[in-house]
Amino acid sequence: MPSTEQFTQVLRDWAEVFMRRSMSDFKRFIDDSGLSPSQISALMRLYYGGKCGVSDIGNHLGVTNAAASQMVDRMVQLGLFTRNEDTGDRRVKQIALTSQGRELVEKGVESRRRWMEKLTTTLSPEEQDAIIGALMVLTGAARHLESEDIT
Amino acid sequence: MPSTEQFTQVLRDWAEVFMRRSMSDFKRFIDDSGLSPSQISALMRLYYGGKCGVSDIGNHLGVTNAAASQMVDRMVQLGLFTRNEDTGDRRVKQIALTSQGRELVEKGVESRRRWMEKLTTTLSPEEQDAIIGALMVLTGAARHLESEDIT
DNA sequence: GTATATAGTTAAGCCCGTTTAACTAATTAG
DNA sequence: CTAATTAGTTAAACGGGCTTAACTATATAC
Repeated sequence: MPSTEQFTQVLRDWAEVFMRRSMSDFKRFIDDSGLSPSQISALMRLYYGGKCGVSDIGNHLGVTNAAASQMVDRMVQLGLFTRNEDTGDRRVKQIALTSQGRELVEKGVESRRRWMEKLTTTLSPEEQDAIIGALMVLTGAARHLESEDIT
Repeated sequence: MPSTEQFTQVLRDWAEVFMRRSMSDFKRFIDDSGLSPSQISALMRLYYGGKCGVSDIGNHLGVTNAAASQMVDRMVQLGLFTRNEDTGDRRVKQIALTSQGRELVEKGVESRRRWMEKLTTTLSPEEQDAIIGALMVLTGAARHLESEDIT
C-alpha cells in the first residue's frame, strides 16, 4: 500500500523537473520578448480569454485603469494588440491580439511542446500507455478538487 | 498503440491544471511577501544552493555586483539574510538565509504540498500505485533528457 | 617590497511601470 | 433634460531596481 508520503514525494520529484524545465523556457521567452511581466500577463489573458476591455485587463493585473491604458497603448504600438471601439457600448475599447501577438504566444509554448514530444520518443509504448492512464486519473482528480474549491 | 499526439495531449492537460495551481500559489506567495522578483530568486538560490558570496548572487540574477550588494543589504535589513565575512578569504561576504528566511520559503512551498496531499485522498490505493509508477518513469526519462542536453 | 586583480560597498543618476488627478466622451438614472 | 455613473485617456510625479563610476580592503603575482 502506497503511503501519502511516497505519493507526494514522487509527485514532488516530477514537479521539480517539470517546473524547472517550464520555468527556464518561460523565462527565456520573457527575456527574449523584452516585454514586462504585466505585458506578458495581458498577452496570456487575451490569448486564453479572448478580447476584452481596458479595465478588464487592469483588474486582472491588479493595477489602475490608467496603467492598463498606457500598457495597452505600448502593446498597440508594438503591433501585438488591436484597440477598437465597441459598437454596442461606444465607451469601451475592445482589446484583442493581432496575428503577430498570437504567434508570439504560440512560439513561447512551442518549446515545451517539442520537449514533450522528445520525452515520448524515449518511452516504450507500454510505458506511454501506463503514463497516459495515470495522468488522466491525476488530471481528473485535480480538476475535481478545483471545482470543489470554487463552491 | 498510443500516438505521440495522444501522449502530448494528456501531458499538456495535466500540465495545464498543475501549472495553473502552482502559478497562482506562487504568485500569491510573491504578492504576500512584498518582495521583488530578484529578491525571491535570491531567496530560492540560497534555499536550494546554500550560502554563497554577493557576486554569486549577482551572476545568478544577471545583474552587476552593485545591484546584488544593494539587494542583499535590503534582505539583511528585513532579517531574511545574514552577511558574514569569510574567514578563509576576508574579501568575500558569505550570504545565507536566516531561520526566518528559510521559514518564508517553506511557507511558500507548503500550500502546494497540502494540495498534493489532498489529491492523494481522492485516489484509490491502486490508482496511487499506478500513478507513482508512471511518474517515476516520466521523471527518470525527463532527467535523462536533461543530462543529455548538457553535453 | 610594489603592482595588479578580486570582492564588495557607496553615491548619483537613469529607466520604466505605477499612481494620482484632471480630463473627455458615452451611458444610465431620475 | 439634467445629474450621476462608467470607460478610457493624458500628464505629472513617485518609487524601486538597475547601472556606472569611484572607492576600500584583501589577496595574489613578480
